Amino acid sequence: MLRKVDKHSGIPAYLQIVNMIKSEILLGNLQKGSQLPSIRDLQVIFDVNINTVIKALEKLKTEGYIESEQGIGYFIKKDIDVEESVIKIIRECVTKLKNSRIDYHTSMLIFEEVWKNE
Amino acid sequence: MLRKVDKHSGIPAYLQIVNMIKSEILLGNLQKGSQLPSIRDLQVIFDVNINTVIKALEKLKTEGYIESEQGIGYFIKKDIDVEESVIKIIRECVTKLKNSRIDYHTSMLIFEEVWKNE
DNA sequence: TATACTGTTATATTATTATATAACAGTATA
DNA sequence: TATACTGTTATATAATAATATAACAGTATA
Repeated sequence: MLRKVDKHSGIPAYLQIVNMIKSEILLGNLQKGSQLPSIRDLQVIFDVNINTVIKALEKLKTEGYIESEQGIGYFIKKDIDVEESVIKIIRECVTKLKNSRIDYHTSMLIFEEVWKNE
Repeated sequence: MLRKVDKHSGIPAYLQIVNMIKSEILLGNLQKGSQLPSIRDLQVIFDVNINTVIKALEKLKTEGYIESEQGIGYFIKKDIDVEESVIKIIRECVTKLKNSRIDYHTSMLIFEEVWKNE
């Protein structure tokens, strides 16, 4: 689930980290109240500098997704309720798209454009 | 279709421009052989510096989406065939999601995570 | 030919992002 | 208490992204 940042995507690493953790929370893979790996472990997991991890975690804190305790760790604060039906819709869509052998980036581009213009 | 760049999204402006033009081509809104607005017009449309426009257009050139002619303009080179069925799948998904009142960013996060992990 | 469009190239400056590295401070436990 | 984990703060450096601005060069047309 949590994985190396893509350093060639052009998307700032700290944002990739923010998005990865957010979506894990949204999907229920990171549960309310549970503890995240330590900063120094996350540094290895994401393959970035410690400051980049901190920048991402601070942003998630500001947005209310996590909280921290000195000397202990970071914890998932709230799992924003995402209706199971929404996840189901997206799962079905992704399955269909993968069967169409269309690639991820093209799908995302079309998805974005369709969303913003229709 | 072509619109102002979002300067608070964190995504580099030149990449937003690249993606916007790409998806317009993919969706068939920018047709093969047709001419893009001039660099100085695009500068106004996207609300960025001229160098940022040039950076985006150079990238699109490198990737084979457009070509340029000195003193004349930029032209759409090829429209990568996207099956109409794929666009239909995405349109239906977006419609359902909008009816669920889920927001764009959350949808994209879930979409990305589901794609990469299932 | 003169003008007004095109794309192209260049320089300098600022802000953001990411890195390396170090040190400090709170917590738990042998 | 000593140790080894946690988070926190700080400084310096480099790479990237974005800006402002200017000048050069090709094309079309009045």
